[in-house]
Amino acid sequence: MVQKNKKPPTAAKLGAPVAPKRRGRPRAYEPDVALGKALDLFRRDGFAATSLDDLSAATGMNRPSLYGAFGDKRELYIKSYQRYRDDARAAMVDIFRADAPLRERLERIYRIALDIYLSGESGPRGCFTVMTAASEAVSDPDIRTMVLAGLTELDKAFGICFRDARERGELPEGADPAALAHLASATIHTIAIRARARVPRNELEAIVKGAIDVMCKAK
Amino acid sequence: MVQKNKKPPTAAKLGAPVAPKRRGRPRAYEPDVALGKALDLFRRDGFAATSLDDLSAATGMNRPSLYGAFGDKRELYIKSYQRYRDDARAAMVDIFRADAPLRERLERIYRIALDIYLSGESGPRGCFTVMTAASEAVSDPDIRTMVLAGLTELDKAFGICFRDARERGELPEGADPAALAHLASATIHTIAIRARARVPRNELEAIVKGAIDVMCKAK
DNA sequence: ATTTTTTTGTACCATTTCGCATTTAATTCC
DNA sequence: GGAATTAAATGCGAAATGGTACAAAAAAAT
Repeated sequence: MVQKNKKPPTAAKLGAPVAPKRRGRPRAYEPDVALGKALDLFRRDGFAATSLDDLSAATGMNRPSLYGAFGDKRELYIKSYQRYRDDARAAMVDIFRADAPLRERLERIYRIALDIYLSGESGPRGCFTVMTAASEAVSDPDIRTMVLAGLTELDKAFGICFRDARERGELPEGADPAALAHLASATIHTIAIRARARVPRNELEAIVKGAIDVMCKAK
Repeated sequence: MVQKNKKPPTAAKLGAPVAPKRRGRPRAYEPDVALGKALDLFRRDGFAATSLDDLSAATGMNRPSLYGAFGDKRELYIKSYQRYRDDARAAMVDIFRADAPLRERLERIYRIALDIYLSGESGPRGCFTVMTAASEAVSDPDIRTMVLAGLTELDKAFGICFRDARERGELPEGADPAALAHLASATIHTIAIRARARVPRNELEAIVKGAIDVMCKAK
């Protein structure tokens, strides 16, 4: 594989997204939006059911361009999954870090999660990790590693929330932050699955509310 | 489609599995075990990644026989899923009906679930519903119906457990059986996903234990 | 023994799939 | 303007895929 992204050393001054004056024919696509389209497809249909033709059509890139830009199908899948995780993390990290009461933090996290899982014109899209990556995880060690990282990252983020809350007295002394974090993650997982089965948003919200009530009163 | 299973009226006396003296060439396979093999494949690889050749090899039936016995690939997938649900239900129904303390019932249910999810020689197999059926559910209404039925069935079974427990005083009056049932289902879902990522059994058991602790003390 | 019925086994077909080789187009550097 | 560089576009090819037609085989019925 040839080194591609050697950015011209002159342009390294300001982080401005100024045109780097590349040398050959300009690309007819924007890698970021193309990757987004690929992500949508993989998320809806999974790895095996998404063909390169589908990806080509959705991104507007023909197959060789796809190949040149992202590598083979598996690499594209992995990059898509990476992108998904980055987006999801970006959407949640502020809330996890926010200095707000436990209940409010949970409510906001789940609202974001529902937004992610329920969006999509051709039906709710669910969660990439739960829907397709976990399936590939049995046979593909790299994907498995990413899935595991995602799962523990979520557990940890929730764990910090509950630990904070206990320290502030929002939870009883005997509360077990790790166990509650696992339950919070489990609630994420269950709504991802149910969303995929087209359970309507209000029902999912009811499930979330019930879960929050239990978790916030936990002794 | 031609009516196939008209059993000879004479043999209808005893439910004995006596040879029904069918007319033509005898089958070289047993439909039940063949369906079991197909189920294993679909569960491991999903719908799209499982080819008819794979199914043919695993069942020992050649493709035309497969087709004749179970219909096309989608029908075989649905029959496999049906079989999975029947097996899972059979494995749990006694425990759900048992007249035992809440904690014990939960422990037994989760032990069975872990057995189901973690078995399999080529890695843990996870849950058919969570791993592959939920993915197909967006685009296939029949599968979606089955998935929804499975989800609500589990919710209801857990719901009865918690209602019983509250009536017996094992739970505080204020406990919300429906919310707890959703959490119990969520715990099933989260261990199914984690199992697929090869989280070892003892970690899954720890997660289950923490969840049970919270659910059994819920106020 | 012959016919009938049911299943197996072989072979085939049209399509799709992934990947790549080659040519053509657009742009910068000299 | 011409060489160099980068990407797009076309299209090929080998393999795999879902499905089926058709003949051979094995059993019961006559």
